[in-house]
Amino acid sequence: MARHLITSAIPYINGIKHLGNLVGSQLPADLYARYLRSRGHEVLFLCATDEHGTPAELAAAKAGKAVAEYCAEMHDVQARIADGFGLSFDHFGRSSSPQNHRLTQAMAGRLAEMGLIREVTEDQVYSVTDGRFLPDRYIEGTCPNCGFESARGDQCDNCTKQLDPTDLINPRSTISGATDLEVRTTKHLYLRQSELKGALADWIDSKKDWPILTTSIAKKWLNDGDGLQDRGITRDLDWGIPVRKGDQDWPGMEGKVFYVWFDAPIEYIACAQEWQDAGKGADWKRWWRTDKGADDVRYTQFMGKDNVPFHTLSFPATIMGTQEPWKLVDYIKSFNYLNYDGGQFSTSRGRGVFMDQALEILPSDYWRWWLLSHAPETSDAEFTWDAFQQDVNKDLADVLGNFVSRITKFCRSKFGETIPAGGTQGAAEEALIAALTQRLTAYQGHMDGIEVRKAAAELRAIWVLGNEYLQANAPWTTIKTDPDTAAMQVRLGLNLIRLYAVLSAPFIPDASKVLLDAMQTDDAAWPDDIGAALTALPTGHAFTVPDNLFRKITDDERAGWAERFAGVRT
RNA sequence: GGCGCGGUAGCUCAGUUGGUUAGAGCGAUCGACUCAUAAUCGAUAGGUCGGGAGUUCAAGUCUCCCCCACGCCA
Repeated sequence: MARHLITSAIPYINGIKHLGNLVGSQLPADLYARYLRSRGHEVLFLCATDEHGTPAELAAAKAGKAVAEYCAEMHDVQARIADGFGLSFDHFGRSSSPQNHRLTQAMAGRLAEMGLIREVTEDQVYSVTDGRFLPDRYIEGTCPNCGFESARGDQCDNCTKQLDPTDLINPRSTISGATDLEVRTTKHLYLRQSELKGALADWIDSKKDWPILTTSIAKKWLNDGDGLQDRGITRDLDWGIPVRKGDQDWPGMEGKVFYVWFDAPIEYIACAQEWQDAGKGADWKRWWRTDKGADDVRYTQFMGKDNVPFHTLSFPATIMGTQEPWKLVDYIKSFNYLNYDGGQFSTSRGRGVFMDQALEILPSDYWRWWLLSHAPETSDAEFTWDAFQQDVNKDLADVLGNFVSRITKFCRSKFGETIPAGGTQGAAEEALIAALTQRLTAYQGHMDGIEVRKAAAELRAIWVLGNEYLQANAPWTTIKTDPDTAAMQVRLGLNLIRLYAVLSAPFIPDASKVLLDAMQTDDAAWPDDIGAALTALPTGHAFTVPDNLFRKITDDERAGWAERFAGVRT
């Protein structure tokens, strides 16, 4: 038994995430966490909401709420939806938690002690009306080069010329439209990542088994141009973690907060404190401090490819820079994007399916199965309603659901709702057990290696073995001449249902529970020995015939959903 | 424009350090079965592995050039 710390990239607070976000981090992380728990390992699976920064402030303003209130509400919304998808976080924290405030300030203070923070004075555009400094993308004006009227502060989208906000003619705030902008001098803290470039490069180079997507992105940022750049870790905002040096004031930094990308990954650690403080566990340092027992912890992070630079460089730089014994990540599993029907998911255009909508139209297992079995591991993947309908109907309803249906109903009609007695296993059963054993080994190998699609394919093949067995041995024929053998075949089939419930639980936990309930057992132990596992339900054990495990998606439904989620064309 | 991940059967994808007739699932066609959610099981068809050149006894797998799609950056 090993100890596994697992974190999913923390979703931003300003709205409900779409299926692409889900399959890019939270869902595969949950799959892995559930699998490892089933195998008997000790798991701490953490996720949180990422709550700071300008977008949160703007979203709150748009909703007419105070930021703190807005974030609290949205956190609850996201937590509820995550629960709906069966995401089995040990704790779903908040980057705005007091624990994260203290830890972020402590880390910044420590980095300053280590000489890794420098102060930089710079000019930034300030909006008097908005009462805030404006990041480049919140400034628009007329391009001095081509006359395009909606050029952004950093670049003209029309002629692609690179701009400074001060170049713009008639600059205005995109937040309020205000034109009373002025340039003000402000001071910020920079993390001297460039000092840590060598250590980071060595560390990345030592990770030979990481996905190529992960290391190639890290190396690009490490080596491109002038190499890894120092990064500003503070902002002139109200909402965020106040800049302090540990528990001391930071002279000259009054009224400023840490940049969201500095405090967000630190929440991975703070979240463990929240977990303990919420009474869900004890001794959080045992998971995070190598001097307090975390040496034998294997830490795996899950994220979309857009998050890779922060997890391979910025956050490790923070941790290494402290020279304190914090746990560094052991394995980063990164994902490409899921596209929606030939394009991108789009929040602003309402294009694609969002997590709350998905749960409105179908149970979570449908989504879990399809998304995981098509996880964008090697390249971007594509969601289409045709494929979704076809795959889900075939895999879940026809292959697995119908297997359960045919064997339970056959047993009920011939033997009643108890495991029938009689008969002995022979060559066919021996062959089935051998095939199952081989596939189980492959399945475990793929799950251990977090090869999500391959694991799904192997699990499906395990389901198919059940149908093959029934088809080849035809208890409905056997019973006419040899009722004892038919009883043995049915007994085996019913035990297969329990086995499938156990093996499938990481992918489709709800269906798995329905199956265990129907078999009237709570024996969900992962099988060491397939032959033994197929005798777990003994002769005479009562069961019930469950309702159809998965109903099929109809053509009308598919067509309706395709239209409903197509979004506004522009 | 620079960089990155890709471009393998109609569709979604596997293809280890280059090595026998390039694989799987779905879809299609045919057949078997009739316990079951018009389900299942089997068989068959289908690919000059984006294009070209090269290295090699041997290349989907290495090298170079080009094309296409997507993404990131400036």
